[in-house]
Amino acid sequence: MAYREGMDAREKILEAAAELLAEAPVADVSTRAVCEAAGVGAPMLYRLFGDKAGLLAAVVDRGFERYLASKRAARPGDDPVADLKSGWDNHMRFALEHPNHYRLMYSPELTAPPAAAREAHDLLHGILERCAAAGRLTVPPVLATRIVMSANVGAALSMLTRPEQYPDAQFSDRLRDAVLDSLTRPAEGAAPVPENPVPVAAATLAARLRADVPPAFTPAESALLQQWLGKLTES
Amino acid sequence: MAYREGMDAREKILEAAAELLAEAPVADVSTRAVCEAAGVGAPMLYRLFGDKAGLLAAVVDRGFERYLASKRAARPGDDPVADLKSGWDNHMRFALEHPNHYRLMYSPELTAPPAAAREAHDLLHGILERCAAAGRLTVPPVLATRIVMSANVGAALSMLTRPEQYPDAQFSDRLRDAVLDSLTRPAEGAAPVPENPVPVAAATLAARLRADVPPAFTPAESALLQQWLGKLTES
DNA sequence: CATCCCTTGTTAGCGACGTTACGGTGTTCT
DNA sequence: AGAACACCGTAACGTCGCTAACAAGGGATG
Repeated sequence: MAYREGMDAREKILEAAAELLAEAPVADVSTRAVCEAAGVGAPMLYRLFGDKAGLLAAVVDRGFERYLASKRAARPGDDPVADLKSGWDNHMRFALEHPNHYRLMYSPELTAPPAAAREAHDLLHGILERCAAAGRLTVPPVLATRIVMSANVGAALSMLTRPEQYPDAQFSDRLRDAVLDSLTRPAEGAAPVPENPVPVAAATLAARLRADVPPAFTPAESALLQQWLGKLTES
Repeated sequence: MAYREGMDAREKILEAAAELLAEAPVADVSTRAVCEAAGVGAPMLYRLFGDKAGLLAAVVDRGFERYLASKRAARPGDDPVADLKSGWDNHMRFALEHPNHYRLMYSPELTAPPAAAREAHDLLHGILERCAAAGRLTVPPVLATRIVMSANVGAALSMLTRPEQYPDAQFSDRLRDAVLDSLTRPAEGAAPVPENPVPVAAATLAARLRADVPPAFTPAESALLQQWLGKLTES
């Protein structure tokens, strides 16, 4: 840890805390461990951050700094609705890559909401303002911000806290499209795409077969049929 | 607290813990306070629940028991999509009325997900199965369950953890409608519901598959699928 | 150069927490 | 009656967040 000699105490502590947080199996970090890892006495930590909550808020803000910087740097494209979509995906990617940071951000251990949460909210609000200016939004931007943000956070937290119930991110894409399609209207001049009716018909038949199983099929046949219908539903 | 004399220790502890949790400003409860409030020694608690996480899981399950019982008792109406809508609203109402119970359910302090979460998931899955059986669903029920549940949890947690950013529940209604409208299709008023819907759905799917053959199937598989669909059509 | 003060760092400790070992008490079986 | 046993409360251990008290540097001021 000799490379830390150059930093000041604040940076050393933040670095050590972020490292411990990233490696911690359960998302909790003790101030004692942070002090030992940073080579700093306990009073130093409390003089700098005042509180354990203050330290955690600072470490969350620092972790989100890079994420928000890249998001801020992403210059708005000509289609703000596309920016919305990629913003959702970036949000999900960051949550999955930094699960402990992300869960800590929405944990009750943080008494005051960290500044990063506020800034992410405002960033999304900015994109939605541009959507509204382009005439693509069907609801006021502040309301749209709450709708999109809460759904996005819900999808991310669900994947992090119940990974066995949310094994893949497919549901996130569907939820994103459902929300964004409902809040936005297509650009003028775009031709509506006809939907492929095969998945709908397959899903309907599969559900009805599950509801009352046909007597003419063996269990193995039913299973294979369900499997095929599932494949058709996702096509 | 003389009225507690009749209960056994397990009930007394759960009652005291629930009371303390409901009154606690921050969603945390100490085992010592629970033991004192219940008039029980600490070893009793650990013999009954094994762990603090076990106690919290038990208290969460108990708190959700009434909620799930009322939800289970609500007999399914004739319109499963309406059940979906009221299920969302009940979810939000419960979260707002019991904020600490709800936040605890999705807190990292609970190592194992409580049984109540699983049951709520399954209950929603059941409603969505009935929607699919009625031909009202556009995606497979398990996927729809994940979409609806994650959005619902996200809306509830957002209101609880950031009340100043989500001052009213208007966004929840819009999010609910966006999600449900995207996942469901309107009932066909012209043809209410055919007597035996399986043959119709099977015939529809068979025709569509003949129109454009799915690329993911071998010719033999397509032939067997068509044969089965024919058998279902004649049933 | 001596003095003061302010920032930094160390030690030790307080109260509260989750958890458990140990010893006493009541009950039951022979 | 006496012994074996299941049960339960007291006290304790180790760790936590946090802080008081004090020692050591280091500029600015006289």
